[in-house]
Amino acid sequence: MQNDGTGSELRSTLMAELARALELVSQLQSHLDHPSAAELCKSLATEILSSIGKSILMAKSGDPDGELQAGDSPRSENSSPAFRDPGRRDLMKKRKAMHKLTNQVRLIPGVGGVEGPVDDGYSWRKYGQKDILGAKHPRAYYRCTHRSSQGCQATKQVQRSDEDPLVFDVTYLGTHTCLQRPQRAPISACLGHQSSYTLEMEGVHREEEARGLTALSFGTMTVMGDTAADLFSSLSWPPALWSPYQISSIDGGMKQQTSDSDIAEMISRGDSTSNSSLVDVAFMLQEMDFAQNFQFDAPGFDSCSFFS
DNA sequence: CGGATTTGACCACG
DNA sequence: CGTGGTCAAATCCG
Repeated sequence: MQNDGTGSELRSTLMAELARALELVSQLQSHLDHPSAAELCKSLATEILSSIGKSILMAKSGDPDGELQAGDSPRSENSSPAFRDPGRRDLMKKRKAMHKLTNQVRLIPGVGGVEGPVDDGYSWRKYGQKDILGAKHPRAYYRCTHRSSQGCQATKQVQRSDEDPLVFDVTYLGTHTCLQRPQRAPISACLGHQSSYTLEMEGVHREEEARGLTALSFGTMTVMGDTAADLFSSLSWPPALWSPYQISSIDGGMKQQTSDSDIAEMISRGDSTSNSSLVDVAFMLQEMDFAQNFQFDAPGFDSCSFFS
């Protein structure tokens, strides 16, 4: 499958990926308050690396998938019920290689009432529910609402904790490739935006001409390479924006065995010195210089428009 | 009536 | 063969 020439798909995908990176940064920031969250933050940093690396790949190759193998599904028609959907197996295989991000979300009662599962700003459609062995509550399966219309493969699983009814395990698989309308309250997106903005403001010792994403990412990277803990801890986290949810911890199950991890691994050789890897990413971003002709119309980017 | 949810069956995988 | 993930018909809901 080639690009459609317009590059709009690439663009939206790229913006979605970058929005995800911002979201991950905000999560990372929230976890830096916790004293024993070093490993979690490390995992988050790895995920952010991968996300940005994927974005770079997309921007360079012009491929919305980051990397596309020569493996088109052969559309063979088979009437056997087992092969009702020829692309299903490939899809699951692909899904297996997707990004996986597991959060533990605590629901704080009081504000906004106890609305069902976590509202993360995206629109999901439930497509299944399964009783899990050893778990008291069933696991719910959601997929992006725009799956059929835009082919968005994002998926999430929500499972209530065994004992504490206010704790949910939310596992995200894949990234949104759809152009989601910025829902009324994209809390997380807005928040991630603000946090990034704050970071960029804090790290002004870089070139402070804030021209688009490059400067933004640069600020983030610079901060990360420095004394991140001190800097993050000094930031006041607006708890009002997080109500009624608050991420309490993140299970470090984020392992991407996809091709985009090549970049991440290439960059982060010797992960004990993750700082240098971040610097490398910043360097790559500097070379990219793709901020000039970008408009931020991706989900989460215009709701808190500080680029306008 | 159209879209979302429910729910049992189906399927891949270990 | 058990378990987890998905499908899809039935059902619900605005």
